Amino acid sequence: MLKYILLGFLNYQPATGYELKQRMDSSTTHFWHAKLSQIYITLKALEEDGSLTSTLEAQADRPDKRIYTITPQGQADLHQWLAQPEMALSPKKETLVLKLFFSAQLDPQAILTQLRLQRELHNQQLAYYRDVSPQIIQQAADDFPMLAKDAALWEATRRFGEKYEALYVSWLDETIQLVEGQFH
Amino acid sequence: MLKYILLGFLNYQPATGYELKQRMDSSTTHFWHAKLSQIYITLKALEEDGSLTSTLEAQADRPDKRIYTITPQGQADLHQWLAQPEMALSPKKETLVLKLFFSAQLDPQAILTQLRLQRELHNQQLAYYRDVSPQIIQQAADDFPMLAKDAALWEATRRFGEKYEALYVSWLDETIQLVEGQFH
DNA sequence: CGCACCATGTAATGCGTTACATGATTTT
DNA sequence: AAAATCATGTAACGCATTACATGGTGCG
Repeated sequence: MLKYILLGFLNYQPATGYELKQRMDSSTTHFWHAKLSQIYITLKALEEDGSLTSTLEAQADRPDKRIYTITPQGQADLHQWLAQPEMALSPKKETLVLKLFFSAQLDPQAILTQLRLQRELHNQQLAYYRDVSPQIIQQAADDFPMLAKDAALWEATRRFGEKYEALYVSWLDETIQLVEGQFH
Repeated sequence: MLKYILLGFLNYQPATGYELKQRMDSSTTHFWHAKLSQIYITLKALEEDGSLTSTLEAQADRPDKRIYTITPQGQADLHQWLAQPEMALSPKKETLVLKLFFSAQLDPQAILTQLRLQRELHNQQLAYYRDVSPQIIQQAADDFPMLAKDAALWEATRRFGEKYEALYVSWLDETIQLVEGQFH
């Protein structure tokens, strides 16, 4: 899957692994993330099977850069993946919900500590989607007017994140009340 | 993580790998899932490090069963994990949202096919949380009155699922409208 | 003086999936 | 007659994480 994210970004313009990581961190990271080491490995594999080419650019002060460019084959791969409908739900892995499921014998105070901490984290994430993400998207749309359609879709993914975090916070509030109620 | 789910279920009562898979499929599967093969591997590892013990039970008609029982050490491991607060957000991996992010150059009809199919899937899942899950939880609570507190937490995780799927469907509706609007 | 940033990679390990292998009983 | 259920496991592969390894520049 990481494969297609890299192709997706490189379909806009050539970039290094390091830059790709930065772009991911400021956009897709909330619905798909990766470590730098894995990015380098995947880029190498993509070059081997002909989806990318790379050139080394020497730099005076800084370490050399390896700049990757998408090939027509890479573009075809990307397009094929994008057009192929997802036939299943994305499997979820939600650690907090899982823990709660098995927490009946845990001290209610310990459960509440869990829930309140996560409430704080999700609230921060919600603020990020509300206050930071829109600026990033707006900036890109302003800088590159030809990306208007792209920006509209990025905005749709941002709204997904915002709704999701708002839901999470409201569910935590309701669940905190439930557990608090078990004292009385 | 699978490790703790198995310990969590075995903390109620001994069971075979096959039974654990069934329990997972009728409860945690929507926020944590696993394949049978991986369950067998993990059970073996848990026995090796002393969290579980197992006995082989011969059966006349059916294949032999290996029944796992949690040890005090396993209970301690489980408790320690449950009590340890989650300091980070669970990383999300949402393929559909990811695809949408990169779909600007895709034929709008292809995007809509994606979105409508997923709407159908999430709507089914929503119906499951509304109509099927409550019965499973109610059944367990009726059969074992001492699990009242457990059932209250299971119900909380069910509500999370229901809210999540409702959100997903409503986001898809709004996103379908957005993409449809791009024709005019 | 230490930390963050730039920039790339390898090695070891862990976790998960898919495919393979077996085989009787029960349901459709 | 075919498919599902019961029941366990191994082997190969893929993907991801963590730790290791290097080293210069710029900022506080």
